[in-house]
This record gives sequence, C-alpha cells and structure tokens, in this order.
Amino acid sequence: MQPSTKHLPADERRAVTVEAVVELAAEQNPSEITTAAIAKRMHLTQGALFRHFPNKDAIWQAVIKWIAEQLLARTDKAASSSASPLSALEAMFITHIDFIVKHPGIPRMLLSELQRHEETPAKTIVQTLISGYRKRLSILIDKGKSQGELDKGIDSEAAATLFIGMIQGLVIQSLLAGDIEQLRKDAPRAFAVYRRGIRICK
Amino acid sequence: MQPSTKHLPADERRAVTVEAVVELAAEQNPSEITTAAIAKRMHLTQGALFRHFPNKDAIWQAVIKWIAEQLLARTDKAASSSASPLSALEAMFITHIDFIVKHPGIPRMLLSELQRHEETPAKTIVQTLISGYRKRLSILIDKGKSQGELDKGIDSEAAATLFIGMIQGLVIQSLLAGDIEQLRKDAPRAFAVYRRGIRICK
DNA sequence: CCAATAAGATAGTAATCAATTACTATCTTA
DNA sequence: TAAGATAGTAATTGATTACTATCTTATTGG
Repeated sequence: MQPSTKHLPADERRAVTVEAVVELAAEQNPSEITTAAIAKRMHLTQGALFRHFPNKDAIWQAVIKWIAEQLLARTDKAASSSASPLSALEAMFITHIDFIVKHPGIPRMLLSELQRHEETPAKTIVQTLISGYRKRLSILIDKGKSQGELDKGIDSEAAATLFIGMIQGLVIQSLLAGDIEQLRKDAPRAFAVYRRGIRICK
Repeated sequence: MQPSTKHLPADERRAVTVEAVVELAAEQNPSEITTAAIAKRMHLTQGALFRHFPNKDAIWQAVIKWIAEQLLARTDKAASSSASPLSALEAMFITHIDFIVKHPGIPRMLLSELQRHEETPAKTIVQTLISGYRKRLSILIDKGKSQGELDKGIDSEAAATLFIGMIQGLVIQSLLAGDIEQLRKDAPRAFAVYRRGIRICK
C-alpha cells in the first residue's frame, strides 16, 4: 500500500487529509490554510477534497477530533504505567510536551479554533478534551494527597488548571520565539517549579 | 471634544481606530476583523481608514504597540508601589489579570498575531514585550531570594517563565470556556499554588 | 470481462476583501 | 476671507476563496 497511490478509499483519504492539515499548520497560520493548499500538499485537486468532506469546517472538525483522541490516548498510557501519582503527573507532562514537539501544528490548530467566537463543533471537542484532561489530573492530585506524596493543603482543581496552563503558556512562548526546541528546554525547568508547588514540604 | 465628531485630526483618528479594533477583538476572531468592520464601528467609510494607515498590517501594528505600552506601564506601576518582591509579583499578576478582564480582546489580538509564521513587525513588538516582562520578573525573584522571602534553590528564569505561562494558560482556558469571569475566579487560586512553588518552606 | 460505482480532474461561480481613485466637505491660517 | 491642507465619501478593481457542475478514469464484484 504505497501512500502515493491515487484513488484512495474514502476513509484513508480522510486520514491523509488530517495528516496534511497538521503538517501545514506547523508551517503557516492555520486560519490561512486554504482548501487549495491542503489539496496541493496531498497532490490532489482542490475540488476532489469535497468528495470526502461536505465543507471546510468538517475538515477542521476531523483534525481536532484526531488531536483529542491522540492526546488522551498517549497521556492515559503514560499515566497508567507510572508508579506513583506524582510520577504519573510528570509522565503525562513529558508525553504531552513530546507530542507537541513532534507535531508543532497541533497547538496552533487548537489556538486557532478557540479564537473563534461562535460555538463550533470543533470547539466543543476541545472543551470536552480539556475538561476530561483536567478531571484526570485532579483525581491524580487527590490520590497523591491521600498517599502522602502531595501536600493536603493545596487546591486540587487549581493545581490541575495550573498544570494545563503551564503547558499552554510554554507552548505560546515557544511559538512566539519561533523555536519549538525552546519548549523542550524550558518544560522540565518549569515543571520543577510546579512540582515544588504541590509536593509536601521536606 | 465629543468623540462622535467627524474630521478628527490624524493622531486622534488613529487612537480611535486602535480602540475600535480592541473592542472588535473581544467580539470576534481577530483574524476575521475586516477593514470594513473597523470602519463601521467608527462610523467611517472603509476607504477613509487608508488615509491614516498605509495598509491593514499597519493598523495591527499600532494596536499591538498600544497593548505593549499599556501592559508594561500598568504592571510597572503596580510593582513599584509594593512593599516586598513577593507582593510585587502578586500585584503585577493581579494588575495583569485586571487589564485583560477589562479588555478581553487583548489576549485574542496577541494570540492571533503570534499564530502568524512570518516575522511581522507586530510580532517583534510582542517578543520585546515578553522578554522585557520576563526580565523584570526574574530580577524581582532574585531580589526575593536575597531578601530571604523566596527559596534560593529555585530557578529564577523558569519561575519567570512559569509566571507568564500561568497567565497565558488561564487566559486560554477562559477563552475556551467563553467566559472571562472564569479568569477572575481561577487566577487567585492558581497564583496560590505558584506562590507555594517559589516561597521558602515554612 | 464487464457494468456499476467510487474517486479524481477540469472548469467554472458567487462572494468577500484590501486597496485605490476621483471627488467633496471641513478646517486652518496667512 | 481666500487658498491650501487635511479628512472623508462613494464606487470600483483585482485577487482570492469556498464550493459546485460536469466530465473522465480507476477499482471491484459477479
């Protein structure tokens, strides 16, 4: 099954489309990605895209859905193979950062989507993703407290929000610098400060 | 000098334009703000805008410049009227959050600008803003260490990055929720966790 | 091997948008 | 108060974009 074949079955073509958009988002402003640009990247004519998606928004929705599934699957796996709640948090963090470094277009797509003021289906997917992620985090933090690994005085929800916010902030700052490697460098240092904020005082 | 006067002098007209764009950015995706929409908000015809700005990018540049000046001025003032480094950090944080809550279009404009892949003049202004902001923070943190208020073991640069990241992350999450009041609610709770991460152990 | 159908190519359309142009109204000052 | 400078209007232009109608080619099951 060589990937350069024309006439792909519909579901494969849709998967390749998602891939192409994630790639393009790493290279340019996602809100300026045209259907023509997507088609060109896939060596397809622009009109052919509309054989597989009813409209452009449906393409975006598919991309966001793929991102959400990937991220939850990867971080879940990382957390479940960790010995303690705190190490699970760290494993989720590292996995999350790795995923973004591997696909720099991903945060750009998410940011672009949440810029929209209307409630789009894609935005709803992101909301569900984040609230699920936050739930997992605060459960882990509570577990850490009861196991005596984390300080009982901390606000679990706030700590979960800060965990997610830390990642988002690091991503924004590397986006601003135009250097994804900065993310890899800054992330562990920021996490060290965060860890100190939730751990029991020694 | 009623603001609804026609025939404003050029510099006033430019200032009003910046105001209009910041307002519009609170209501819609900044990348979809058209020159026609800006003109309509100002009760002006679209073409008239180009009497005062050579092109659309120049409008954006003016808006970003205004934001940067405002933010630095306000946080500087807040920090200088604080008793200790840690309280200065908290004052800057609160001031920053207040500024965003008052003008919800601001983070949207900044996010929109840094989504662009090219190096625009506006993006350069944001980079300068953030690096100046980070510098101020790490100096404050160093001062806090030497005064025995903050833990000497923490990484000042990472703590500064996390400070900024925390704000950016909180903003993104309130943007996602479509509720700016969430920012006001979550901010102090997240800051409490952050404070615990840098303060000396009691 | 041959229809039936799925997938792609080609060539459009209507709408939108930044920018420009020719002209007019208003302000300022010598 | 006349004349130049400044600010605004209305209409248009060329480029771009999402989407579609029609024709062509490849794939596949009987």
